[in-house]
Amino acid sequence: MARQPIGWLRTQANRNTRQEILQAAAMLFSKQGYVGTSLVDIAKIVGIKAPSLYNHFKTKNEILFTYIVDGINALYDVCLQNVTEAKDTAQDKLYAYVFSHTLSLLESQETSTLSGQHHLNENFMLPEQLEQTNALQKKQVRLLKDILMRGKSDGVFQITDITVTTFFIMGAVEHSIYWFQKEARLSEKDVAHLVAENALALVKKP
Amino acid sequence: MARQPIGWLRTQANRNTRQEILQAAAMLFSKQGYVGTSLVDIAKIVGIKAPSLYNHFKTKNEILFTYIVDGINALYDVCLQNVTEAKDTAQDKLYAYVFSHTLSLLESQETSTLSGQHHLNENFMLPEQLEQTNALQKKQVRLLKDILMRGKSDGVFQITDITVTTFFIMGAVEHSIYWFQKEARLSEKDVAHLVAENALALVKKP
DNA sequence: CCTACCGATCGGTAGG
DNA sequence: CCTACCGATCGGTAGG
Repeated sequence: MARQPIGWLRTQANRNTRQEILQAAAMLFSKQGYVGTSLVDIAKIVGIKAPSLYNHFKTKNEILFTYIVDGINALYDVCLQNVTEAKDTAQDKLYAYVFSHTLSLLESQETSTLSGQHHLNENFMLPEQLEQTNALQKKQVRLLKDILMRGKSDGVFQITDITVTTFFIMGAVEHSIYWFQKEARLSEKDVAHLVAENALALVKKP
Repeated sequence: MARQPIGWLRTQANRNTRQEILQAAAMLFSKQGYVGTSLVDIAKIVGIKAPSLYNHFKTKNEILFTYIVDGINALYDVCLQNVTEAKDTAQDKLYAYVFSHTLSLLESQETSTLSGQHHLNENFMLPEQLEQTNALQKKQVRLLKDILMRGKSDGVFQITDITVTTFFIMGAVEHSIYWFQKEARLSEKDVAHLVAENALALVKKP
């Protein structure tokens, strides 16, 4: 290889490699799971040898944690922006939230984080890391819950138990990733739209 | 040990051990995932040594497959029975389905199959096994979908896209397992009831 | 960023 | 049902 055998410390190439590692890990973790993905697998995609990964991350665990935190944050940012930009009614905010959350999951299907894996990941994360990711997940749930509470107090939503309905909608959204590919009839946007419409129908006052 | 070193072939004890293995595997797989569970882990719970597992299963893969198929079948049987026994209206059938499905998941939380893991399991199952489990899952989806179709043609449900609404409800149900434990305020039956009420509200005609 | 290498653990086999 | 053991693979380290 023409790569420099010396002088690799603190070069600008490092930044690039770090991102490439995270990207490769994201794809493999979501496809094969954490334990099912070896450092050799990740390194191969990046085009380096496995031990070189330790120039960018202290442990395999650190790669997992970074991947998860990045994924949650990216999703939250998209949802928050769409909700903020939406018209100022509970219905529009709810549509914006569900639509953007669903669409984000479907479009980044190969690198998604939240869908189904958090449960398994719990076994490979340190207690301190778990606290952090749980806090981030709660922020995400809060975003949806606040919309539902506002709609209820505005008198436009009918909801018996806000917690249950929040998780009901959240579960439906996050599960969309599992069956989407099987229905070529509908595009990602079609599905996101229909899921959002279902969420609205669920809380609509008769 | 007082166990017979010889004469263990085809004794009645075998039947028992096989079930014990499946039970142990179910708990560990759902808690640690397939790759995260070693044969030593399973054997330890049963009270035997790892190589002895091969008297009951040809491979670790076969244990996984049996565990999954058993789980899906048990769930389906419960749901079908509850739906059949319910009053003969689409609303009652829908309530019966969602309530029994949710309750089954919450009550057998440690050994559940369908929730979130099928995606990961796909990587460790043979194509022929995948075909079989997919067929079983489709049967489960069909059970719910038929109720929705019937309600729509009876004119009591309002549904834009039956496929999307089917998976919307299915996703909400299967996700209940992830957040349930955090809400000690509600019992398993409380949650199952509220989830079923949400499903009804979703399809109710205004 | 590499090569060389380590201890630990895994699924599975042989043979009784 | 056991003990003894195998090849393969894993995450991670040493040293340059």
